[in-house]
Amino acid sequence: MDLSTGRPPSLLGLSTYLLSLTGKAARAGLAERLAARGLRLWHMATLAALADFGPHAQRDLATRLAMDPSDVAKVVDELAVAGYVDRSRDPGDRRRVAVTLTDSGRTALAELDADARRVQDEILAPLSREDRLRLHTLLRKVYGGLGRS
Amino acid sequence: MDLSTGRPPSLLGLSTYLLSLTGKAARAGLAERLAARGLRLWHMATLAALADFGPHAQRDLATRLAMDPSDVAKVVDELAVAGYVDRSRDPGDRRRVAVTLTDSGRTALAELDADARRVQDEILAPLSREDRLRLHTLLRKVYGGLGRS
DNA sequence: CCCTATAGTGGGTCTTCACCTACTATTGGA
DNA sequence: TCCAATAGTAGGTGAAGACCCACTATAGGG
Repeated sequence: MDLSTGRPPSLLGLSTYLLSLTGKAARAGLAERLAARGLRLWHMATLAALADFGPHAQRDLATRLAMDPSDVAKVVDELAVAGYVDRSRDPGDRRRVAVTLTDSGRTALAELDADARRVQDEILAPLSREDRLRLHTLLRKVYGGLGRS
Repeated sequence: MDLSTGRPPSLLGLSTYLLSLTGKAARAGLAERLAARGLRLWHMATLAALADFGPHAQRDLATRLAMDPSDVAKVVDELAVAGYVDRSRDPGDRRRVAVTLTDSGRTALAELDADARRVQDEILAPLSREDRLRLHTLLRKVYGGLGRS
């Protein structure tokens, strides 16, 4: 039995299957770097949202990132323990908790971003610079269409 | 707070992140169709391997698909119950079990493949025919480089 | 014939993830 | 002032995936 030929060609002919495999590798690579700092993908997504859009109430973070409010609470709590975000009651509406990125959080995010780009360089190693741009453009288009069935 | 702007741009600038998101959507779409038939991705991968390369011993399936031998046993068992594969002792080496695709299995695989292409049409809806080909080519390259760090 | 290695199998474990529920504190309108 | 709705939180559930160990049956070399 010759196994050198590898995975079934009929699967590799499916773009969805390739997307699934490469996406898994991308996710795993990112997660690994984050895990080295005791974080997960949601932590980075949360920091990025705060950096890009400024302070959020947790509910707004949940809406923006499409995650469960109770999971947001946990993630924010861990980020607060790490000193990456500040939580403070909104004086105007004391139910709300305003989550703000700290300087330390901004620094951490920059490092995470550098990590992510290193992972990207590994995974996209077979592609030329132009190919990487092309892939990015295509993925953006695909991502843009994801919501609507 | 305006949330209409959606996900953090600093994340969407990462191809790895886009790959992770689109890959997840692809996987979820595939899994959903398979689940409607009581199957999972490994079942389809196994059927595809048998269709592409002919009968395998379970160990060889495990090697080819990079999965755990004991998980192969479970998947093959479920496929056998469904009538999609036959198991028979290899007379030359009675430790080995030769797994063969049945006609019914071949038919099922064809249907799964049609399902997969329908999912693909949904996910890649924003792309033109040429874009889809381009994406496929790029993903093939990326996939080809995955093994080596 | 014995001993080691291998194929298959049945049971787990561990982790991650998405989701859900119940509860408290607070708000703002009727 | 009372009540329904909302923000946050603690805790738990269930599915899925990857992995691992113990065991049986068989093979094949010495």
